[in-house]
Amino acid sequence: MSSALREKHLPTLVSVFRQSGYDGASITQISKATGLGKASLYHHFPGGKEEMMRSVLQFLGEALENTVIKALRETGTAKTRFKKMGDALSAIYEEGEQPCILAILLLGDAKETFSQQVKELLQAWVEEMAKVLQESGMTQKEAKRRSEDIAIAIQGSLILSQGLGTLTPFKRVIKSLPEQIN
Amino acid sequence: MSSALREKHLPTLVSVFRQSGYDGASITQISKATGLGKASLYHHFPGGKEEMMRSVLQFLGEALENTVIKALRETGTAKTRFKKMGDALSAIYEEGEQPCILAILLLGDAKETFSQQVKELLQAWVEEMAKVLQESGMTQKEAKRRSEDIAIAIQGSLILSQGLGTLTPFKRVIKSLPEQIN
DNA sequence: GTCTATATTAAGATAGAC
DNA sequence: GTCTATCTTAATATAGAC
Repeated sequence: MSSALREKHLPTLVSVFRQSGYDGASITQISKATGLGKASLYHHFPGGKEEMMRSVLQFLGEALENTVIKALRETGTAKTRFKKMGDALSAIYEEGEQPCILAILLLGDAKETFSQQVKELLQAWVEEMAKVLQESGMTQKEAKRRSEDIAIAIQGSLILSQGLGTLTPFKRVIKSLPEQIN
Repeated sequence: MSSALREKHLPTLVSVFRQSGYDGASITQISKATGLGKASLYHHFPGGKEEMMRSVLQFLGEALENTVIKALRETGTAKTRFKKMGDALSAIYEEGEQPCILAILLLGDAKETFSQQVKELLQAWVEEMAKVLQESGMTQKEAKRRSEDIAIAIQGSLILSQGLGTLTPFKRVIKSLPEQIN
């Protein structure tokens, strides 16, 4: 069960983990960012940082469902639906300025701890894209490959945008999403 | 200057940082992995973990030069040179099992500390690919875009391979490298 | 150049008052 | 539900012997 007060601080947790990573974020830092004392944090999240991240992942799963996957399920052509997915992703990653929490977890010390939850989120997204592509005429195999390629492009463009210090790669990939669907 | 003994332990440092990330790796862990006591580590790397990572990045820069960039500079068609680059990348990332240290740094707490070194390594790679593509007839602009797209695909496929628990994405991207050059 | 021992600081985590 | 105060553990880092 998740109390309202707990929910209230999840966006702050997302922000801290994006800034410092999972291993790099300390309870003290989270305490300052939320304005809650350490003891209060442990009251809401008895499992400490791990439970905080699990809540964040659940929160992100809901955001994924309510924005990205919702966009893919709308009526309209595959092209327009992928266009809307691009808008949703741009909002989540703030035009490429913000990293992906899933990638942060995969490249940190706690990968094993969260591998199942991360895998499920990635799969849900990829499978939803594949559904749309199948509807638009692709074979199952081809739709799977194409949807994975899109996920690859998004994740890779976030890395390159951070690494090169320019948002061009992310923006270009987002823009190309509807263009390459036909 | 870097002593021979220091060099000797760099592959171990790479291994530890890949496994635990930068923030997640502790001096104690590095001590055990290298077989050197903490004080010995500080003797070789007075700057601690930061200096260790700087040495690792220098080491990776040389590896990049000696394998990936070397492949791109060989004689032959663009296609065969990208094929050889793919082989070099497969070796570095062990068919997709190993993460990229640059991505680890970009998604951790020390991104600012290493941003310049990371940027230079990424740029060197992308620019070398762009050179090859320009030679094979592309405009400068198109070559730049295409080479960035390839870097995006490699980085993204590493993330997806880790996240989905299968090396298929990385292997497919590597295989597609020579195919999409024409 | 490596070790043991230790200093110092910060992190995670909890007790108990309000 | 939040706080102050504190405990415990682990991390970074160094001193000094060999």
